Amino acid sequence: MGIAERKERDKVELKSRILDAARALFLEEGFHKTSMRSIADRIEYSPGILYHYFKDKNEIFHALHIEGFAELGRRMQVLSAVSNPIERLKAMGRIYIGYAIENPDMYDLMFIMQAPLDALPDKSNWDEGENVFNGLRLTISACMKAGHFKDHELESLSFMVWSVVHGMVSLNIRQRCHVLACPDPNQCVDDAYGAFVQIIDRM
Amino acid sequence: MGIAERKERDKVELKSRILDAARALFLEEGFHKTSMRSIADRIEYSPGILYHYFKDKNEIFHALHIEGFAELGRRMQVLSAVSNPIERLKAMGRIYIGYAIENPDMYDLMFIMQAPLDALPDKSNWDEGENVFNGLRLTISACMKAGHFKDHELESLSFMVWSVVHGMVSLNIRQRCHVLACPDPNQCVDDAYGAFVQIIDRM
DNA sequence: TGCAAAATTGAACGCCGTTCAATTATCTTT
DNA sequence: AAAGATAATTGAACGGCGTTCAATTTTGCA
Repeated sequence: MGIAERKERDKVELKSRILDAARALFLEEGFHKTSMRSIADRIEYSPGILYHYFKDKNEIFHALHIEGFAELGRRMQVLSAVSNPIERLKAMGRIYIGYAIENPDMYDLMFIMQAPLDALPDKSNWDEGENVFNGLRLTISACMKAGHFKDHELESLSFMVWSVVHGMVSLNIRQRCHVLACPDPNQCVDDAYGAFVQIIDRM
Repeated sequence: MGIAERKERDKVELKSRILDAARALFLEEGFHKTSMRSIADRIEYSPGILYHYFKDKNEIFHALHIEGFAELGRRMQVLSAVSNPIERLKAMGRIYIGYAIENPDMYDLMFIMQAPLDALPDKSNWDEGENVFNGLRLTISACMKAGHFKDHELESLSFMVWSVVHGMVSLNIRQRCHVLACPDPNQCVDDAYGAFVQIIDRM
C-alpha cells in the first residue's frame, strides 16, 4: 500500500508547511498579525484547511513553542562538557539568557504568552518547561553535593535562580527596562547576570 | 460660570465611570473579554462615546495601570518606618510580591502586558515604573553606604534584585510554575524569596 | 468509467477596535 | 420663548479576527 504512505507523507508535509508559514509570520510580524487567514494566505490554501491539521490557533503556537524548546535544549547540550557543577550552572544561565536575547519572540512564546499553554490537555503537564527546569535542578543538586549552597533547599533555590534569569530577560522583552540607566538592554542583562554570578561564586 | 464647571464635572464623572466599568470587567473577566463594546454596555452608552474620553483602548488600560502603581506606591509608604536599609530592602520585596500575589491581573497589566505602554507618548518615559525602580535604587544605595554589597555596582544589582522578584511572580502569573514540586504557588514564591533573603543577609 | 471517500473550499457567524455622518440634547442669544 | 449654535451621543459601517460546516472538488479503487 504505497498510496496510503504517500498520503501520510503529504499530510505531514502540509502540516509542516503550515508551521513554516506560521513561524515565518510570527517572527516577521509578531503574534497578532499572524492570523489563521494570513497563514492560509501564505501557503495558498483556504483558512478552513488549517483546522484539519490543528485543533485551533493555540495548537499551532504550541507546536512552534516546542520547536523553541528543542533549540534551547540543543544549546544546553554543550553543558555536558562542563564537569564543575558551579561552572555548569553559570554557563547554563548564559545559554538561557543568550537564547532569550537572540530569540525574543520565541522566548516570549515559550515563557510568557498564554497561547501555547492553552493547547495543553492538562495544564500541569508542561513537559517542555519541566525538562528545562529539571536540567537546572540537577545542576544545582550537583552543586550542593559538591558542598555549595549550604543551608539552602534545592527546590526553592532552583526556582529562585530560574526567576533571576527569567526576570531579567522578560523585563527586557516586555519593554520594562527603559527605567534603567544603561541604555543598551543586552548590556543591562549581562551586567546584572554578572552581579548574580559574583554572588553565586561566593556561596 | 457655574455651567461650564458642572459640564467639566460631568465629563470627569463619565470618564471615571468608564474606568470603573473597565476595571470591573478586567478584574472579573480578564483583558480579552473587556472589549470596548462590553465597557460601553456596562455604563449603558454606545461604544463610540469611549473615544471622546480616551484615544483608544490602550489609553483606558494605561489609566488602569496607573491606578495599580498608585496602590503599590501606597503600600510602599510603610517602608519609611524601616530605618535599617537591609531590612527596608527585604520588606520592599515582600510588599512587591504581596501586591503581585494579591492582584495578579493588575500586576500583569503593570509589568507584563504591552497595552498600557502602547499608550505612552514616548516609550522611554514610563514614569510609573521609574518611580518604583527609583525606590529600589535608593534603598540599595543606602545598603551600600551602610557597607553592604561590596564590589557590586548599584544599577546592575538593583536590576538583578528587581528581576528576582519579578521573575518569581511573573512565572506564577503566566502559569509556568506547575513544573515546581511545591503545589502551592504562593508557597513557592515565599520559599524562593526566603532563599534570596538568606543570600542577601550574608552580603 | 463510475462511485465512495477524502481533501479542500469559501461563505457565514459572532466577535473585535475604530470611525464618522447623523441625530439629539444643551446652552446662548435675541 | 424661539431660534440658532454648540456640544454630546448615537449606531451603522469598515475591515479584521477565530471558527464552523455544507458544498464542492479531487483522489483512489472496483
